[in-house]
Amino acid sequence: MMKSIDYYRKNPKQARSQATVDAILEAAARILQAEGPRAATTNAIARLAGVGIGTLYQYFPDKNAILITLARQELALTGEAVNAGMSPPMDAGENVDPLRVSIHALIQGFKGRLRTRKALIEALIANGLTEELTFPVDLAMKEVLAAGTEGGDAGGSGMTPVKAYVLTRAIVGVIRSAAMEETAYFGTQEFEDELVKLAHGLMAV
Amino acid sequence: MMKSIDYYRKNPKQARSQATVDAILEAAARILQAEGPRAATTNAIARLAGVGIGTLYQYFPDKNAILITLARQELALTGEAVNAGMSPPMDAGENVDPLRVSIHALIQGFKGRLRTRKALIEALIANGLTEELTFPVDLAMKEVLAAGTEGGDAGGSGMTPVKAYVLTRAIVGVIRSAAMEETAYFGTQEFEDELVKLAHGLMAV
Amino acid sequence: MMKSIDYYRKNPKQARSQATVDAILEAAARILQAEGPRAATTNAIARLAGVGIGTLYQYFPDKNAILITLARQELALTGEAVNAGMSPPMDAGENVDPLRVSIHALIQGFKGRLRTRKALIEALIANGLTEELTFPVDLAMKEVLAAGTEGGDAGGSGMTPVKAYVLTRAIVGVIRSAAMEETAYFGTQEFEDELVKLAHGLMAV
Amino acid sequence: MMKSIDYYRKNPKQARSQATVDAILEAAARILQAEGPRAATTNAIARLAGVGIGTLYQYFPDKNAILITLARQELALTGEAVNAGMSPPMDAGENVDPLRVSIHALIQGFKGRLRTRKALIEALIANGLTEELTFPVDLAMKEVLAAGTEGGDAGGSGMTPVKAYVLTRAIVGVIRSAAMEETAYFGTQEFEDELVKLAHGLMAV
DNA sequence: GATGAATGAGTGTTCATTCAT
DNA sequence: GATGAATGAACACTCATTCAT
Repeated sequence: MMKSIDYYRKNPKQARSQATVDAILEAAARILQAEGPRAATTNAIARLAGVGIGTLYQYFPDKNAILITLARQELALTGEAVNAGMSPPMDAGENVDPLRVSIHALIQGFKGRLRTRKALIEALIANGLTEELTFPVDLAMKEVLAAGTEGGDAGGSGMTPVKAYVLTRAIVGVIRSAAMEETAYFGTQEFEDELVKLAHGLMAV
Repeated sequence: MMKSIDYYRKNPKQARSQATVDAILEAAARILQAEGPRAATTNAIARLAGVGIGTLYQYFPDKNAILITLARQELALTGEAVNAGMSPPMDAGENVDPLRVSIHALIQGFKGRLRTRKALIEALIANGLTEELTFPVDLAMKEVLAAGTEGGDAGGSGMTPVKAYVLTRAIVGVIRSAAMEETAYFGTQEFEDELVKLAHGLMAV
Repeated sequence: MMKSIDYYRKNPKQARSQATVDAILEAAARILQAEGPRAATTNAIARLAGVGIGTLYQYFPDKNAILITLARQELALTGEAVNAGMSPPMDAGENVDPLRVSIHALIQGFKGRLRTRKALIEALIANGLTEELTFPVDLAMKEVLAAGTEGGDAGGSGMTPVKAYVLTRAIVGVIRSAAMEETAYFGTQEFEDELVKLAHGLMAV
Repeated sequence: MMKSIDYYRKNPKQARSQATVDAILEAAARILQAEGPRAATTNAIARLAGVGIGTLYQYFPDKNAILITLARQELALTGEAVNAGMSPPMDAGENVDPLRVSIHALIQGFKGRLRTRKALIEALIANGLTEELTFPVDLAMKEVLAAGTEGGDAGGSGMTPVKAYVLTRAIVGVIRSAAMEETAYFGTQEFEDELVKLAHGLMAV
C-alpha cells in the first residue's frame, strides 16, 4: 500500500521526457480543476497532454501514480513557500508578518486550483498517504515554535504534543475544509485576514 | 448536474415503505463504513438491505439520492445533538460547559462512523449541496455566540460571516483532520480538552 | 490458483439462466473452433451468445471461468463415453471390443471440435488444473487393465504410474497429433483400426 | 495468417549480426522458460538480449518470426541428434541401442527447457506450421524402417503409411503430451525407459 | 546500423440502471 | 408492489510495432 518515493517507471532525465511528464501532470491538474475527478480518466489526460495513452503509461505505472506525483509536487512547492515566508530576509521591513506570508502561501498552494487541490487530497488519503498531507505545516510549526521561544523566557510554555497537534490542524483544517467545500470565501482577503488572526491567537497559547 | 433542493422528496407514508427505506439507508451507511465508497454499489446496498435492486429503485431515483438522504438524516441528528448541548436544562449544574457538550457531540457525530461521514460529505459537495453541510453547525454557532455574549455588553460585535466560517471550520477541521489521519490522539480526553480550550479561545474573538 | 468446484457466481437453477449459461458456453466453443483462442474475447463470446457483456459477467467471474467450465463439461462427457465403452452391457455380442468403443469415443470427444479441445486443454493447464485433464482417461485406464487381466493369472503386474502415463499418452498423443496436423487419416476407419491395434499391443505390456 | 515457408529468411552474414540474432533468440528462450509466454514480450526480449527494441525489429519482421526461428533451430538440432543416434559408429559396443539413444535425444531436445518447448510448439501450431513439428521423427522413421528391413526377409512386412503414421505419432505424442502438460515425469530415467520399451514394442509390429 | 520514445487498437471487467415478469 | 436478469457505456491498462533521431 505504501508506495516508494520513486514510484514512477523511469527517471526522466532527458529534457524531452521531462517535458512529457510535465505535460501529463499539467493536463491532469487542468482536467481535475475544470471538469472534476470523474472526468480525469487516463485517456482524457493523455489526450489533453497531447500524447498517446501508451506514452502516459511509459512514465506512470498507473493512474494513481499520476495523482500522487502531482500531489507531492504541489505539496513540496507549497511547503517551500511556507518555509520561505517563515524566514524573512534581514532587510524585510518591520511590518512584514511571517505568519501572514506563510498563511498566504498556504492558501495560494496548488496554484489556487481548488478542485484540483481537493482531488489530490482525496488521492493521497485514498492511498494511505494522509501523513504527507500535513508535511508543509508540520515543518513550519517547528520553526514557529523555535522562533517563538527564541528570545523568550520559558521555552515551550505549556506546549504539549497534543496542543501542537490541535493548533496546526486548526489552521490546516480551516483551509482544507474550505477547499473541500469549495467555499466562495476561499481566496478572499478577508478569509486570509481571519486566518492570520486565528493563527496569532493560537500562537499566544 | 445541479439538482433542485427537493429532488428526492418521496414521502413514503406507509410503515412498510418506511421500513424498506430505513433498511436501504442503514445498509448504505454500513457498507460505507466497513468497506468504503467503492464497495457501496447499488447492488451491494440492496443485497445487504435484503431487498431487490428493483425495489431500491422504487424508493430512490438514483444512487445519489440514497447518499444525499442519508447525509441529511445524519446531519440532522448531529445538529440536534449539538444544539441540545448548547441549551442545557435549567437544572444543570454551574459547571456544565455547553461548548464542551456540543464539541463532544460533534466528535461523536455520525454514530462515530468516520468513513461514512467522509463519504456523505463528499456526496453532498459533489451534488452542489455544500450549503446544507454547513447549516447545522452554523446554526449552533449562532447559539454559542448568543449564549457567550448573553451577560455581556456588546453582542456579537465584529462577527462576520467569514469570521464565523473560519471559527467553525477550525473546530470541525481539527476533528476531521484527526479522523482522517487516524491519530492516536483522537478520542482521548486530552484531545477533547484541547479542542474545548481552542473553542473558548475562538469565542473570545 | 486452485479454483473451487462452484467457481461460477450463481447456481443457474432456473431454466432461463441455464439457457443463458449454455448459450455462453456454446458460443465460446464455437469461436474457439472457428477462429482460435485469440478471437475468443469476452465481448465476442457475449455477442455470439446473443447476450450483453454484463450478462456474461453475471454468470462467470472472469474469462478463465468460462473456459474452465467448458473444459470440465466436455471432459466429463468424453469421460462418460469412454467409461461407458469400457463396461459393455451383458447382452452385447462377443465381438464387441470395449477398447475399440472407448477409443472411438475418445476420437469423437469434444464433439469433434479439435481446436476447441486444444484451447480448453491449454486453459486447464494454464490454470494449474492439469490433473483434471488426466483424471478421466486415467480412470478408464484402470478399468482397461482390470478387464484385460480378468481371466488371466497375474493382475496388473509391473504397472507403475509412469508406465500408465506413457501408455495413456501414447493413445491420446496419437489422436492429438493427428488432430493438430489435420492429417487426412483422421476419422478414417483404418486410422481407428491401427489405434485399436496399438492399444491392444500396449495392454499386453 | 498462413505464412509461406521461407517467411523469415534473412541471412545475416556478418558475425556481429549473427551475434545479435543469437542474443535475441537466446533471450527469448530464457524468458519463455523462466517466466512463461505471457512475459515474453518483444520489449522484454530486447532488454534481456541487451539490444534496443528497434534493433530487434531490424532482424525479425515481427514477434512470430522470433519464435518460429527459435523453434526451427531447436528442431533442427534435435533432428540431427536423433539421426546421429540412429547411425551409431562402427566401433560402438553391441549393447548400444540406437533407439534408446535417439529417444534420449528426442527427450533432451530444446535443451531440456520444457516450458520453452511448449511455447514453441504452440507458436508453430498457431502459425500453421504443424507439419514441421514432426520433421525430426519422420526423418528418423525412414532410417529405422530402412535399417529394420535391411537384413530382413520381407521388406515392410505389413507396414502401411497409416501404421507408420500411428507409430511415429505414438512416440512423439507421448513426448509432446508430456511437454504440454508439464508433467513431473518428464526427464526422469523411468520415463525414458518406458518410452524405449514402447518404441521397441511398436517396432516389432 | 542502432536506438527507444511514442503509439493506439484492443482487452478484460464494473456497475448504475431498466423493464418484463 | 417487488423482483433480478439483462444491459452496455465506460474504464484502466498492455504490448506489438513504427520512425525520427
